[in-house]
Amino acid sequence: MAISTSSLLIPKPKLFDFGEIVWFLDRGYDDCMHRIEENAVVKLIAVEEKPVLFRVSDATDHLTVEIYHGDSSTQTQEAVLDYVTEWFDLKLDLQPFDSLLKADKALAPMAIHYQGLRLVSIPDLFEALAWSIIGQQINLSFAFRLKRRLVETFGTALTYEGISYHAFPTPAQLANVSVADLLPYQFSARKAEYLIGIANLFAEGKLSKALLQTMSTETMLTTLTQIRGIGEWTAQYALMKSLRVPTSIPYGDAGLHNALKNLKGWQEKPTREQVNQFFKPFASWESYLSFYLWRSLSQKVSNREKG
DNA sequence: AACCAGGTTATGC
DNA sequence: GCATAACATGGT
Repeated sequence: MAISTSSLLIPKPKLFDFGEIVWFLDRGYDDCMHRIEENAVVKLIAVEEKPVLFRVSDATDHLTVEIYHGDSSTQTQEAVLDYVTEWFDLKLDLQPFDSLLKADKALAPMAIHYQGLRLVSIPDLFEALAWSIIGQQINLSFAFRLKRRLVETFGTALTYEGISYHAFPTPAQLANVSVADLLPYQFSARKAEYLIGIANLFAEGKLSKALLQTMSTETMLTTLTQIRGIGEWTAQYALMKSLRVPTSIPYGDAGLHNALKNLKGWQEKPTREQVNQFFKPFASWESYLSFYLWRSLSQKVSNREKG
């Protein structure tokens, strides 16, 4: 029987479309970090090291958040509300970006097709870094498969109404894993080294989101790229997807190159200078533009089969 | 069957 | 400093 699941409301900002966000979270990939339902998403996170399962669904002028599992303290409720607010970037005024898109003939369709799409983030910095390392150099379907194996093997699981949910492994859960432990899951030895090394940095308190948030964007980048396994692309990804730096461009990203080739009709992948030129009118909105360019690589299919 | 995937490091000139 | 190989495997 459904016991008093607390139901919380978050007002929706202007230029916000939950359907676009749900669609992005799904995108035809098999992401084990959440479960997509009809215009709703269910997710397991850790709050103070305890698993909390919640569901976000759409309503006319607000989002409804129900906590399925976890204590009913206001502290937990606020942690979940904060998580959702950051996850979907609910506090941002998207109007300037919308205007910039509409002012560009080639990009204006994005402002219509993706209107209200927010930059969906990965609030947990360790998860963002680990995920981007997993995704280095391999195609996304394989990356999602590797992530699922890692999460299902080492992360915290919770079953609710017969469905299993998984939280991303914490640094502590990965810090003592060995490279050999990850090889059977088809991680390359090097990728396993990177991942375990970064888990240890977090576990030892040498790296944290709070620490990076005290730094300038420039210092964030140099700090991150000094870490083995984190090159420029991974650092920019973390800035964009977790640290919410607005000016991040994932230089060297294959998807970014392809999106620009599609958009501009270029045959060759753009140079760094061409990328900079393209982004120039979008100063302080580079992260959003990058995210929208990635979005443009996935096409909506009209008759999406739904179980 | 090559060649590219939401790259990075190690090595050699 | 810049080019190249190696990495693991899937998709096209």
